[in-house]
Parts: sequence; structure tokens; C-alpha cells
Amino acid sequence: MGASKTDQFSDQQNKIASIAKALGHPARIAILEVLLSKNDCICNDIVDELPLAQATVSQHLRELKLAGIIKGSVSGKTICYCIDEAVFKTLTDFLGHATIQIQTCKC
Amino acid sequence: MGASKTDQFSDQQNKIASIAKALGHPARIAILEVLLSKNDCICNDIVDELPLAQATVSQHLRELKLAGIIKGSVSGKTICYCIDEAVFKTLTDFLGHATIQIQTCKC
DNA sequence: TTTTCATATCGTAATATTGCAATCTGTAAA
DNA sequence: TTTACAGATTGCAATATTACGATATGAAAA
Repeated sequence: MGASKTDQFSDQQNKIASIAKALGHPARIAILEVLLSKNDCICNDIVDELPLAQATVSQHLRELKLAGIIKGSVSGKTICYCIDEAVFKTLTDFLGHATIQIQTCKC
Repeated sequence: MGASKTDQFSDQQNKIASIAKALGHPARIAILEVLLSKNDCICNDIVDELPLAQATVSQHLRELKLAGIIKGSVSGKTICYCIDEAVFKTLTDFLGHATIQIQTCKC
């Protein structure tokens, strides 16, 4: 074995996990921060601001795209990356609901 | 290479990423859901409710513990696991701030 | 003390992720 | 067209994660 037993869990659980997983790397958090801080979100800017090679950044962007967190649209010679608020919200909602349910620990 | 270049990113970025990473597996989402749904959070219950072997569940609990998301305190023969609201909040806050900053995409 | 039960840890195999150089693709300028 | 540039993809090596059987640990019950 070694592979995740994703089929044993609900779609909801897998969905939330995959979004969280996509956020589970400092480079991807850094990418989001760059996207958030700019109006014009061109990939080259991101590469310039990260301590990683172009190929690696492109790969991280792919992960974020696969999880649905960002969307990229071709804009001439460059690509415009934007955050998809809706998908982002799936995780926020889960965390919100969870937080409400947290009880004072009896132990 | 292959290892994460964590030292190239800020403590904040690493912290948020590590919490998100810990949530990045459906089994760990399922574990949290079990913990949230019960007042008495004994590990054995968790094992019973997950489609994974005891050793595997224990390992997932360890990951959540390492990320600071849950805390386990020995309670006689069993262990009581509880969610740490504060650490949980670190991610919620990041997502909250991010959401506010999201701008309508110009592209 | 021996047994039993709950959980952790170890060892190991399968698979996934991370990172980068090199290369490919597609667009716009020359 | 050729050139140049922005990104994506490929291939590969290093490392990390996932899963589980087997075993260890530690506490209460017998």
C-alpha cells in the first residue's frame, strides 16, 4: 500500500482535504499572498517573488489550479491568475462550522 | 532535490501551510468530524469509525498533534483527544483576511 | 503478578511530492 | 519567417507520505 484510500471517504471529506492539501505548502501560501497583493496577477511576477525556479512555481500553480483555488486565463503573451472565491469558501465554511462545534474539553 | 525548501519562506507561511497540510487528508478530516461530534473523544471510537487500521489512525492523529490542531491527554487506560481552537484559528484568520482581499478579476 | 486492553512505535513497501534543468508550445514583436 | 519571451511539460533524483502488520508500552482489571 501507500496510496491514499480516498474512495473510503465521502466526497465532502475528499473535497475539503484536497483544498487544504493544496494550501499545505509554504510556496503556495506565498503565491496566494502575491496574487492577493496585486491587481494584475501575471505569473512572471510570481516567479520573480519566489525563491524557486520557474518550473517549480509553474508546478505549484498547477496544484492550486487542480484544487480549483485559482484560475488562469491566457492574456496575450502572459497568463492572468485569479483566486476563485467560491472554492476558497468551501474550506472556510468547513472551518467555520467546525469552530462552532468545538466544545470545551472535559478531559 | 525533493525536500521542501521551508527555510526560504516566512514562519507565518510555514505555519499556515503546516496546519493546512495536516488537514490535507480525508482521514484527518474524518477524524476531526468524529471529534467534533462527540463529547467524549476517545481514540478507540475514532478507530472504529474509520476505514483504516489502528496503526494508520494513530499515525494520522500524530500528524494532527504535530500541527497543533489536536491535543491528547492520557485519561486512565484511554486517551482523550481534543481540538485546539487557537491553532485552528490561525488558518481561519488567514483565510478570512485573504477572502477580504480577493478582488474581482480584471482578466 | 499475569492478563487484557488502548494506543504508540517500528519496519517496510507502495506511492506521492518537491525541485530543477532541459525542452516544448504558443504568442507577439522584429 | 525568424526571434524572443512567457509559461507549461517532461524526466529524473531526492525525499515525504500513506498504509499496515508486528511489536512495544503502559495502565487497569483479574
